[in-house]
Amino acid sequence: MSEASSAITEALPQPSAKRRQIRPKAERRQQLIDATIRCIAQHGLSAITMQMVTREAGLSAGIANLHFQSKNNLLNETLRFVAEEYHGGQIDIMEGAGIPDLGERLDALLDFQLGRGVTQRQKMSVWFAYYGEAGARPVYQKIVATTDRLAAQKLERLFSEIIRQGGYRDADPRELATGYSALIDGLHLGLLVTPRELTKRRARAVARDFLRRAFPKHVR
Amino acid sequence: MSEASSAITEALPQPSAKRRQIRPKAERRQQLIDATIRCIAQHGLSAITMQMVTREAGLSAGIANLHFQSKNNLLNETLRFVAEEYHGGQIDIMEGAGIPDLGERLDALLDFQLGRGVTQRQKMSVWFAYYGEAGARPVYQKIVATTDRLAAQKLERLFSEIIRQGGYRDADPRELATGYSALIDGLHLGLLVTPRELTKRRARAVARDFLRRAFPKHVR
DNA sequence: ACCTAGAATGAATGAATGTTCATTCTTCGT
DNA sequence: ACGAAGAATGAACATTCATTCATTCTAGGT
Repeated sequence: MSEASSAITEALPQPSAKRRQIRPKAERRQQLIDATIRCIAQHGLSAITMQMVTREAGLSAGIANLHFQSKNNLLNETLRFVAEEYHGGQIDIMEGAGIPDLGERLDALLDFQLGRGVTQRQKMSVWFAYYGEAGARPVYQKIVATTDRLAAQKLERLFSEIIRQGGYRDADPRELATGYSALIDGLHLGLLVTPRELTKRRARAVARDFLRRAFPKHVR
Repeated sequence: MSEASSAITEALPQPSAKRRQIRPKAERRQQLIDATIRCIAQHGLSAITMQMVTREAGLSAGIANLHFQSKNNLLNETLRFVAEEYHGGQIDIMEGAGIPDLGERLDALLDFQLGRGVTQRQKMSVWFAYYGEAGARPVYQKIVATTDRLAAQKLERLFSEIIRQGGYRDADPRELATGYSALIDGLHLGLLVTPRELTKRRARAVARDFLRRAFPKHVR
């Protein structure tokens, strides 16, 4: 009997047959963070529930608490992940990334920041969902500030190099870096909130225009 | 007995004595919207509760539902108010506002957008709290889109005038307007999330720099 | 083939929250 | 001075949600 039934369940792994799987801690954590990102993008940070997340991950109700202790902690770790991924990608490019020509490196940076892919929209949603709460939650500010500061420094350094190479007059690298970062953030916002008014194509043109006015010899 | 007790409560209006006040509907609605703004700024959109709002307004628990039917409706109306106030102020300036000189008008616009006052920070918080949720809530997108589009048109028109007056070459008013708007949004974000890194003073310098590069004859 | 550590489950729990509505109170027109 | 219209109150209710934990199950080591 028991042999037969176990043989059957093993022989007929139905499409929706959910067999309990045990996986390493790190993998589960990432799986839950990914599910959280999708849920935030779809439902917003204020509507998210633990059930949503665990359901989206295809796991049981209590598992997020098992791996992250609390909802707050899960949200914090998710923000940390997104922040590090986004800024990490930028930093790789700014540090060189096998692109010796500085003008081309700017292009690569721009492509990364306003790049294509549906995924990008998801990340954007998450990004600004947290930004929206940052005013009220110092924790979020702290998490972002760490990677943010590093990225800002790298950008300033890249701009410095370009200014030196191009011999640009009246160009303050710090000010330009602040402006460029803000511009990119603002364009992301526009893409997110009014996608009908602002296409990705136009956003890229606007950002390139900024760079062209600042570094005419490097950007065409 | 009843006479005596009523006489006492009337005779001793304690500091915290809350006598029921009846006010016109419109006034109560505004009072509640104001309280909502303060609450969002302080606690964030995802943590806000009806009790918080009514408490902040110094009123009873059920009153917000009485005047706004539901929490969702209250939040929608609050967004509408903030959006109209912000964009309305901009539009007034861009349309003229008794400033004939176009360069000075740009200055006034910039002052308004990155102006001083603690209040400003509250409004910013609210603004981005909603932006953060906009990806998941079409209602918010629609509310903002209406006033947003109008402001964008006005800005484009102002830039067109300036370009004609200054005879600037290679300047596309639409692109510049998109860029300037995005820059201002991005700077607001920076002020909100990393106030330590970006002062209001520097934000203003950055925005002015953008305008100077675009319209050197008008902005100093 | 068996055993055990610990990963995963999901029903149960208690706290928090939006909404309702019977009641109380204020104001204004007469 | 009085009465009615309706504004305001706040206790009660139903729901939703994060968190817990006793139990079940899996996989690797022996």
